[in-house]
Amino acid sequence: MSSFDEMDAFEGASLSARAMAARPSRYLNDLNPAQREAVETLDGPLLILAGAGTGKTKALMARVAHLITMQRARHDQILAVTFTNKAAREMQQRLARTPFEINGPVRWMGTFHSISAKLLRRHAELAGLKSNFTILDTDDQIRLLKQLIRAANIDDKRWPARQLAGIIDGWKNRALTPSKVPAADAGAYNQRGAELYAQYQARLRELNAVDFGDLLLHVVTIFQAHPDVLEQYQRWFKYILVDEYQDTNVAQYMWLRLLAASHKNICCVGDDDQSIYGWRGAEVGNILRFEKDFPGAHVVRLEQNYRSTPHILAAASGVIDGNKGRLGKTLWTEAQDGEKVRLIGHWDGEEEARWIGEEIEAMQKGTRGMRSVSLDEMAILVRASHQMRAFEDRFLTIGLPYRVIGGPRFYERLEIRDAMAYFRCVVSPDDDLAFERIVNTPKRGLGDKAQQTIQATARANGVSLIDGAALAIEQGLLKGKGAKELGKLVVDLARWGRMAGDDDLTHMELAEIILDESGYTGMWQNDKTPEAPGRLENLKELVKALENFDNLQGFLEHVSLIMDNETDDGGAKVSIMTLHAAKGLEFPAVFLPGWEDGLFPSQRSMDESGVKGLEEERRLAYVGITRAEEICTISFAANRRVFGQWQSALPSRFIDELPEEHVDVLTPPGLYGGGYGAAGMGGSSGIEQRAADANVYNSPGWRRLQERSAQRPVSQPRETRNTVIDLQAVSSFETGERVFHQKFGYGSIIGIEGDKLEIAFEKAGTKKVVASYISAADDIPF
DNA sequence: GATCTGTTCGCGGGG
DNA sequence: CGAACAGATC
Repeated sequence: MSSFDEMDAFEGASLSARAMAARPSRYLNDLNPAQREAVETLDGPLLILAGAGTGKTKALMARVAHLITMQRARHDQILAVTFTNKAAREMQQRLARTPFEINGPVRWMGTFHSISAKLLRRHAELAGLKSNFTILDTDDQIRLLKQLIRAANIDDKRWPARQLAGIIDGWKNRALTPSKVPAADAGAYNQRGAELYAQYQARLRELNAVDFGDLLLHVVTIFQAHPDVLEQYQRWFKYILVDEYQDTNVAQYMWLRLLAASHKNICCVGDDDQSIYGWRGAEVGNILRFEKDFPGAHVVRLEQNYRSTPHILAAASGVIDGNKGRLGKTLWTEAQDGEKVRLIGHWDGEEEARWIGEEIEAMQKGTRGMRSVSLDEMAILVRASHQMRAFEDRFLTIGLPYRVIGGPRFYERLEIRDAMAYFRCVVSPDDDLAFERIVNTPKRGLGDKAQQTIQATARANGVSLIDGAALAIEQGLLKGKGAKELGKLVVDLARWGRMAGDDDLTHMELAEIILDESGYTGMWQNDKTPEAPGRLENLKELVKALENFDNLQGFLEHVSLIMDNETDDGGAKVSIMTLHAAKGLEFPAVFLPGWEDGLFPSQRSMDESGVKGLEEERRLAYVGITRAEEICTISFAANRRVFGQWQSALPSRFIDELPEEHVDVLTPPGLYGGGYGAAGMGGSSGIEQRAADANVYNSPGWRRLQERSAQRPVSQPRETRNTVIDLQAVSSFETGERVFHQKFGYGSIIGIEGDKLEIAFEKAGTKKVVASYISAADDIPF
């Protein structure tokens, strides 16, 4: 195995003198006793139960340093697995900052998926694949399933492809290949789930492609079927570290057990209270079972919290106490005082966003009676990504800089996906899905009929679509302009493929050649729509992004596994993200909006998984609160737009679980029944009692609210208020005026219709936008 | 074969 | 309300 030669080359290398000279004390000194125990217990199975904010990553990094210093393993013999890319990146950065010379990169540090991809490329043939296989994303997966579903004569309206994808993912998470699907699951997807799963796997193999689940599944299957391969890795990875162990699913668990089976030098860090990925197959049981699976396992508890104030910690504990069957940890802190968790109710989601926007500005200015807080130190954590929109809209209006983490991603844009489909066709010619995507983009005069002919020819000859297309032309099945254009495309793809091996050509140049010669760039240049310039801009960015990679293939792999866009102009911004994405992060000030029953806890979660689902939602609440260092603000709205329709909701049941003595209710009692925050809120929520507490009137929040009320009377009906605002917005603009829009840039007004302005933007073309998004050009809100 | 228009359905989270 | 899709129309 040539891949192993590379590894073996390291076998003889000795540790550098510098690494040997490093003294452990440098990184052990500032650890507390529990952390130190976690670091110094090097051999055998170790479970670190690390509560939120207890210095888990710090301990893990010290452990890596210690393993290397004590010469138990070299930097590249340590396998460090995380769950998310963010966690992996964080570790890499922390390790780089560790005051310790590690003598080389910890190469095997990454997510389960990225490490699996690396392993699978080395042994692809054992899974019936070629090493240049494509990693399909969810979109591709659904499209492929849809094709199979239609071929099987199933009505994909009644039995959506998404549903089947979910079922198959579930099986893969449990490490079940098609032949191992249990009889109990036979009824899945109208009795035909297992059958379609088998077809899907066969089709993936034909396409030389894998989906995310396959990355894990294939590796586990290979390890099971080829003990010799497994043994090589067991010997190579002398020590295994696993972060967020509570989130591992069955497949990942098997993956780890196989690798750790011989030496059992496995160290898992986790917190059962932060298990929030049950929906994708994570088994809290894995962490609860650790001591059984690895007899003689050492367990260390990290319980001293260095992150949050006592009030925040107490509030989080109060909520999580509602869960049964916890391993149980008692977080404590030496920190004193601090502000209570703040709670406020709003009339609707827009009001909530407006209030949070104002709060953020106040905190930034330091008018909150404390130091001024930078935008970088604030975050808004939502349950579902669609909640982000209200904040984006509001922040665009008031010109508050924000960044969305894990939101609509660069690599999911149409033009980027198209461009990457071209690259995929060049790198792996069997990738039919990519070919389908680009065969008639730009338009080559190949409609449904022509594409069906290509499909049929390919299938009849058992070849890929590209080869099928070539055959169809040869056999004269296609005629005219379409045939000519298609012939050119096929020849070009092959030619670009050869150029990929050309050393005189960088892959950036190749990418540009592909996009230009295919006519893809030209297509957007000729496009008159206002989006076109932006898309060309994005394509340029794409090519620029290639610089960081050795070749197109490496880039494609990165994209399919990472998919996030880290371009940032460096200015301070408020972060907006989901609660799931926030795990592992911390912020001085955290806002937790949308605490309404049905939204959070999510109705769907409770319907699907009952008490288990509710407990997972509760852990999510716990994760949310414990992200906060100094100020945690929870809010809820009585009314919210769902699918364009107004719906009212009760405050979240989790709000009742917040211990009263650690909460500061900002909603003034006088407003109850006044139509401001009362509608739809149950009297049993406990809010009223708390609000009636006399000290509420003296709280900073209450005073602030009074001040605000003076500026804008809260008793005024909402409709009136809105009308006033809209009129102000409209009346302040005139035709011909030069204005600015956060997204579209500068432009001038060419028409006014009610609250909508028609504006000719200098860069983005003519658009109709709502007046509230616009500011006068000389009044840019920054 | 491309483009336009109307209809439907959905928004839980990530690799 | 918006995206995705299907069918109708050019």
